[in-house]
Amino acid sequence: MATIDDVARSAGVSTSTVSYVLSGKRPISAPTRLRVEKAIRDLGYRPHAGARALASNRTNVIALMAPLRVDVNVNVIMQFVTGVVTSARSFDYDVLLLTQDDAAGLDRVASGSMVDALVVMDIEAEDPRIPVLAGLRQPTILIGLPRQPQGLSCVDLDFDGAGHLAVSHLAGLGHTKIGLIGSPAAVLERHTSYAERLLRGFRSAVAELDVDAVHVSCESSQTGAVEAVDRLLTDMPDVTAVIVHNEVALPYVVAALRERGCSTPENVSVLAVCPADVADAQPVPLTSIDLPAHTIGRVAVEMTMARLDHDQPAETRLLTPHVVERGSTRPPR
Amino acid sequence: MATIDDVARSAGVSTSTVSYVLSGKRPISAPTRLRVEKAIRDLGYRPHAGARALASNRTNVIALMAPLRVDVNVNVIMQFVTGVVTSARSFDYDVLLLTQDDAAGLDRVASGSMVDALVVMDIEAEDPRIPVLAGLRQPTILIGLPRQPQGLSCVDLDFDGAGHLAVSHLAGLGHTKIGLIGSPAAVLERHTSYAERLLRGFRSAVAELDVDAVHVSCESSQTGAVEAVDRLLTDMPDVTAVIVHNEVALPYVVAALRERGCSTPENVSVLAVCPADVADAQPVPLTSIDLPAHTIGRVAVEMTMARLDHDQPAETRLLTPHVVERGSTRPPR
DNA sequence: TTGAAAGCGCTAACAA
DNA sequence: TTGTTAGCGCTTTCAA
Repeated sequence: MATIDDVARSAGVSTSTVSYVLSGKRPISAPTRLRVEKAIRDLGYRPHAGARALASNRTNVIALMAPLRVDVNVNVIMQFVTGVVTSARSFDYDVLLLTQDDAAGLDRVASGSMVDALVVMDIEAEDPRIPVLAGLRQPTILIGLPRQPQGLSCVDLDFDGAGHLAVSHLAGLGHTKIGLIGSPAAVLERHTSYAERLLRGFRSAVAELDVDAVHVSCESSQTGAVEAVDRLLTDMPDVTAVIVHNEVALPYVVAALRERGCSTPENVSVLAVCPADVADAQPVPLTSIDLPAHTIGRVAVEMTMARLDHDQPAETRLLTPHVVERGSTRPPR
Repeated sequence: MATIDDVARSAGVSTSTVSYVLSGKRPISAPTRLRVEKAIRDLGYRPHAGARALASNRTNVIALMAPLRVDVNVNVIMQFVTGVVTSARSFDYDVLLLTQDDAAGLDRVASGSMVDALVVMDIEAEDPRIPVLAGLRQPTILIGLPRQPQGLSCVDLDFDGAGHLAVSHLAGLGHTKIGLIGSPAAVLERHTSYAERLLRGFRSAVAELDVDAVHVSCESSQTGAVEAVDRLLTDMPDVTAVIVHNEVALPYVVAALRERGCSTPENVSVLAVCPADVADAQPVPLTSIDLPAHTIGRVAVEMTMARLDHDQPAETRLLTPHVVERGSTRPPR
């Protein structure tokens, strides 16, 4: 392994000149730069990450804590993760992957100076990781919205607004009997931020617009979807519109509705809250409030970089939800 | 941030003693150890990862290159990734996540001494990354099997054997008209290791056991599944058993077969090649050759550690496939 | 059983 | 525009 001194010797300059050529932190004359760049190429030189981190207090690595449990919505998580990783790379950052069952890991990698910042997914209303994160010297960006952000940055879809928008879109079409097939009971019980907020927005719109509404939780499986549909139809046999906020169950919900005489969109309108590609790939394309997972991941990284490079203060960014029409919602018959 | 010198001062010992208490690389008297440990606790000391890497040439990080494209089988990938991450943690290692479209990343993180070893998924027969990996000073473990491992370690399910076993299991039940609904055409076209090997094992068993067989590729979507089933039934209207090696399409294949009068298992036996939980969660539980993704991830890390700690030579480990009976295969009527 | 001290390979302040 | 050099915080050899 060639070192910076080897490069300096080979180019006939000092080590600091090599360092500055690499970092661009001071002007270098063209001929010098060219000699150094040639030496770097010739020797196949790569800076030693550890040495760099030690001297500069920068690792160019961010930690990403993702819930890799298989029960949650793998597809959506993957989109967040790719959003974070590809965006991080565009800033010349790498990503260290932590999993949910490794909460101590956040402190470990931060205190051990392995990372410059942390991005944490799957935030709960009273998330126990938040006090830990608030005490770290590295900035943290939460994907989700806790009750008390405690000075941490947050980014997410405005799920409150999405719940509200979903109801008002359907009410605007004339629906007055609206069902919500939502997250699994366990997700709601641990007060997962997005699930709770969507439900809140749903309820507030229901109260405001004076429509009839029923909410049922739904396990992320075919069986769960069928059960949820049955519960919904029992509670509200004359339902004319259904909001589905459960990507895994989505196709099974639509199928179960159809089998019970509620074809979409003829008899029952369906409005999904899920990533665009999922809504689009259904047998019947579904009108949806798109969940821009990839974008959220990217924005999280951009906020990270803003805090690192311009020590911009923490902020909360909630992306505005939009209804994307794909033909699965229409006025009730 | 407390440093090792702060700890040493606070405990009244030298820095080397603190270092040795931490690493256990030389015996320390009980009283000294206790004083040091107390100082560490009191100061909340954490070794600086970069300094450690610089001095010891060890980062305790492995790189994991995973295909995070959404078109591939997200669920299976997730199981590999969790297997790798949780297993790595048990060896006190962290995981740096690289994505497929960042092939230069392997060289970058290895040459920059960011990682001690690399685990690479989604290997193709003539994978262009292999010469790069073979030239690195860090050991690499491939999940998959290239034509020429070039001295790299490999681990995977024995897909050749799985293809063979699938056919012989069905032939053993009396089937002589067997279909294979496999990977997407694109996956086969880029000679992805597992897809190609399963197909090879399938064909060799077909030749050997003298049964009639048809293979159709299958896109990973509902539409793709329906098309694949239609192609299969056109080519072989009297098919009595179907092997499905496409986890995403699996539920839609079974549904499409049923809609065409080929209910499982009454009229058509179905044998899946997929993770156990997927086979189990189908509306009709499916007999399968389980794809132990989590285990393969774990084994990959174990092989990594064996090479790092005992510089054991490279080897190829192919896990033996087994048929797990769940009732979806039976003799033809 | 412990300590002293020489690096590991870089960055950046200071100097020219 | 470039060079000199003092660290950054560890590990490990050598010495006691």
